[in-house]
Amino acid sequence: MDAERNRGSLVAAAQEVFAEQGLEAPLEEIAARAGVGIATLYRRFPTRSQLVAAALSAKVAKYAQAAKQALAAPDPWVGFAGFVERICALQADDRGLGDLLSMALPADEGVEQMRLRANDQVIELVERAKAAGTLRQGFVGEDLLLLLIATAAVVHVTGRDAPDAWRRFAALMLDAFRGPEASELPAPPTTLQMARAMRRLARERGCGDGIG
Amino acid sequence: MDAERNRGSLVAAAQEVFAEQGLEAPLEEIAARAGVGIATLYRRFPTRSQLVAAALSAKVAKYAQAAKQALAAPDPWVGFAGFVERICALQADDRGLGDLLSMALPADEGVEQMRLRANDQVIELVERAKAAGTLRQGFVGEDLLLLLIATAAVVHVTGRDAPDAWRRFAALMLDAFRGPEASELPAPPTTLQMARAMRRLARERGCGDGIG
DNA sequence: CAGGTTCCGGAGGCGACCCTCCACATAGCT
DNA sequence: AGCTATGTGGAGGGTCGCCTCCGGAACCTG
Repeated sequence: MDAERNRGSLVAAAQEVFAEQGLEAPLEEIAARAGVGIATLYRRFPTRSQLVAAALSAKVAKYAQAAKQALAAPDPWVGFAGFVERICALQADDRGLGDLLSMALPADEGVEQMRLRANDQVIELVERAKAAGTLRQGFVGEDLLLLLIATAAVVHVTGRDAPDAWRRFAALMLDAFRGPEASELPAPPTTLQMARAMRRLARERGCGDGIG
Repeated sequence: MDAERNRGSLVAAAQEVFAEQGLEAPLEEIAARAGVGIATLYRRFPTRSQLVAAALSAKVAKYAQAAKQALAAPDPWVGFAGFVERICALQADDRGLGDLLSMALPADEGVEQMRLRANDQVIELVERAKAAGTLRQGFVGEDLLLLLIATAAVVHVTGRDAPDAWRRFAALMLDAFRGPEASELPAPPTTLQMARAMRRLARERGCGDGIG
């Protein structure tokens, strides 16, 4: 019964390859690295999304857990800042996760729900820090998405040559988030707009089957 | 003598297409939009870099000019902030320029020199604002590169659905840059590291002939 | 060993993009 | 009109990644 073992190798290979190259890595490389024919990959995971889900659900779980853990911190700002730093770090050592969180993704329903559930906790985290006055009042959840998008890009560009550049970038962003406001901000994108952008990107990247 | 006219149409088409799709747009589309055969494009511009240079040198000049103009502002912070907002705006309405400035680029020597000369002025701008105390002391020129990279990504992802998201993002970054320091920052990437990252990316994107 | 089930791997068709090569047009010159 | 300069478009070969199809291996089960 190689079937199970093959599935396992495929997921392991996919984790490696996605982490190194992002979610658009050639599937043939994953199959090769798993020591398996391309057909087997397609049999086990008919769509790229499914493979992505299998390979990254653990990482997304870590993301969700980071939110939960941040809520447990007694100091709202410490919790928030720790969360920001943690998710940037997660993105930084897995380019696939970076793609997923910053929406250059083919998402799978299960994983997506996990992310949404985590989001509720993130919102709570944000509101708590705002109430404490340590997070600027104008802050909204979408700003975190902007951060994720930006960090993914910074990691992507500087990753190999300046592997710590993202730390500085994240620290800068954190200063920008810290209250009280230094200046008034333009309106944030709406949740709907971000959702639309997400769907569109997923569609553009080929790989038809998105969410719902 | 169609030669001249064709060259002109090609540059015009390239400006359009690069602005819409970024520097990796298919050359065949540019040729088609110019109403010209693909061979003509290759005859006029043997490498992608040359076409990019012809199409974007005007925009890069605007970038350089923005730096000069910012230096003319009496208030150092106003000059700096205006510059930041200006270059983000330039990136936002030309995805090709975004790619170029954030180094997902095949660069051409002439254009590159223009950018470097502009850079000197940018550094002066930065130093002046730091001396006035309105820009945080830890700021360095490379931080602006991080900003360009990040903004390009934000524009790319949110562009069509939330066309103003970059404004908020840029405003946030500006707050992060404003002095006095809110927190200590990790060390910035070195100029050399950024230069290396740039070369590597250019090479990766195929399109062999880079700078020198 | 025969017959059936399960799983496998790679060949190969497809489409996108790159770039080159070549047969043909045009235009100036004599 | 002939002859060369210059310029043109598009066919076509190469690469790469996607995905499907199919012949065959391995593994029961009797």
